[in-house]
This record gives sequence, structure tokens and C-alpha cells, in this order.
Amino acid sequence: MTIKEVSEKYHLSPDTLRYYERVGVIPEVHRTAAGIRNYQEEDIGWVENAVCMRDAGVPVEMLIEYVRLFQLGDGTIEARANLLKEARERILDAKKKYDTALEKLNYKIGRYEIAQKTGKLTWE
Amino acid sequence: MTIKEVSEKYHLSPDTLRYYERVGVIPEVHRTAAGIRNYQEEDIGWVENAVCMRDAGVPVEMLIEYVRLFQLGDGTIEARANLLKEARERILDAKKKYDTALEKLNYKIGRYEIAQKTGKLTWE
DNA sequence: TATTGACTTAGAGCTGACTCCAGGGTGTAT
DNA sequence: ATACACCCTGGAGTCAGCTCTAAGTCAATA
Repeated sequence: MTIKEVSEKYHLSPDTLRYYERVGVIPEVHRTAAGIRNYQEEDIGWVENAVCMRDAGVPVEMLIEYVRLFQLGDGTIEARANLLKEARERILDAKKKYDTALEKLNYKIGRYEIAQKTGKLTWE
Repeated sequence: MTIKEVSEKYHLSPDTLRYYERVGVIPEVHRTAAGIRNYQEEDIGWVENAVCMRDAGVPVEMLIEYVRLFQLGDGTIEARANLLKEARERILDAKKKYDTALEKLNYKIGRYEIAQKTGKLTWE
């Protein structure tokens, strides 16, 4: 799969894919004899993972660290597990904040819907 | 309430509070005769709201636009309601992505817990 | 064979959201 | 009255995470 195909499949630019590889968010991608990136299933798996984690706000630094540990082999299993657990905690914390904001928004939107009938907000 | 007290209450720096005011994330704060910020309940309400929305990833630009519309008065009620609904949609979308990432993480962490007993991951 | 278009790298540039700094004013405790 | 912690502004600096540019390579088509 070419870089363009992967970029279209995962809605990120070829530049971003190259950037992820360059800084180590994903390991080095397979190449053709001419040096052109030729994404294998393995590479695509890493991309999919990176996109998923980035979408959940996991920092690039953390993904880089995970890949680094992964490449060091089985001795880093515990460290990697801890990293994953930390990522999970961050996401759970962020989700709580999202819920707080949603409650506030729902309340406000409710008030606005009443206001749209009367033409004015009675209090803020 | 001084800027320092507000900053401690909401865990953001005085610089950030001044920045929010300068760019319009919150309306102008009340001042003492000497020109020192003296946050009233009203001002604090805006700060609380800004913190809550920022924590949920609502962009600064959107908060600025809301404050701008608010200050234009009742004629902007519909526009403000739409803005709030857009914010809600964004947050809901982001939450979905967080759930996808959480599922992935839970699955992986489960595999790592098994691996920690055997000392190696059998497949990746 | 010449052009087109997608690929390559290294490195510079951009955006959003702060964060810091210089130079100066304020307020209160000793 | 002087020290000290706090406050002010305008503007520059920082950081994460991309995004773009220049200069060049390669494969396929007219």
C-alpha cells in the first residue's frame, strides 16, 4: 500500500505519516527496492493504532516511548504495560471532564431553547 | 477575588487568566480603582465556564465567538444556541473516539497481563 | 524521449494555546 | 519609609503537532 492510500484510509496527510515514522510514533515502514514506502499489514497496524491513540489525546511522546520499548523486546513488557495503563487513566480522566462539559452544555442548550420561544434569555 | 485566588481555585496561571481576558475567552473583568483585577461572581462564572469547556477540548476560538455574540445581546440567541450545539457534537464525537481507544487499550492491557506471567508476548 | 505525477529527504514554517519577561505600579507589614 | 509580595501592560518566546517547501528520484505514459 502506498503512502497515499494509507493516508486516505486513515484521514491523515502523507506528511503526517512521514512525520510519525521520522519521530518514531510508528516503526520504520517497509520500502520498495527504489526506497518508496510500501506499507505492509504490520505497518498499517501501527498506523491504525497511532491514529486511534492520537484521537484519544494520547501524546506523541507516549507513543514514541511505546514503540521504543517494543523494539527493545520482551524485557520491556512490564514497562509497556505500565505505559498503557497510564494512557488509559489519562483517557478516563479526560472523559470525566467531557461529561461535566456535556452536562453544562445540555443545561444551557435547554435554556436557549426556551429563550428562542420568548426571544430573550431571562437570566444568565 | 484577586487574580491569584482565582488562579488557585481553577488551577490555571494568572498569565492564562489575563490571556483569556485579553483575547476574549471571558469578558473584561471588574477592577479596583487602581486598575487591579477584582473578580466578581459574574467574572468567576465566566472563568469556570471557560475552564470547563477548555477541559473538554472546545477551542479558544469558539469560546471567543460565544462571548462576542453574548455581548451583542438577545439578537444572537439563535447563533449562540447553534454554537453550543456544535460544541456538544464535537465533544460527543471525541468521546466516541475515546471509547474506541479505551477498548483497544483494555484488550492490550489484558494481553500484557497474561504476558507478564509467561515473560513474553506470544503474538503482536 | 520528454513530460507528468507521485514519491523521496532535510529542514523551515505555521497554528493554537499558552508562558515568560521587562519595566513599572500597588498595598501592607515592620 | 522601605521591604516585599503582589499586581499591571505589551510584546516576545515556547511547545506540541503537524504542514509546507525545495530540490531531487523514479515509473509510466504521449
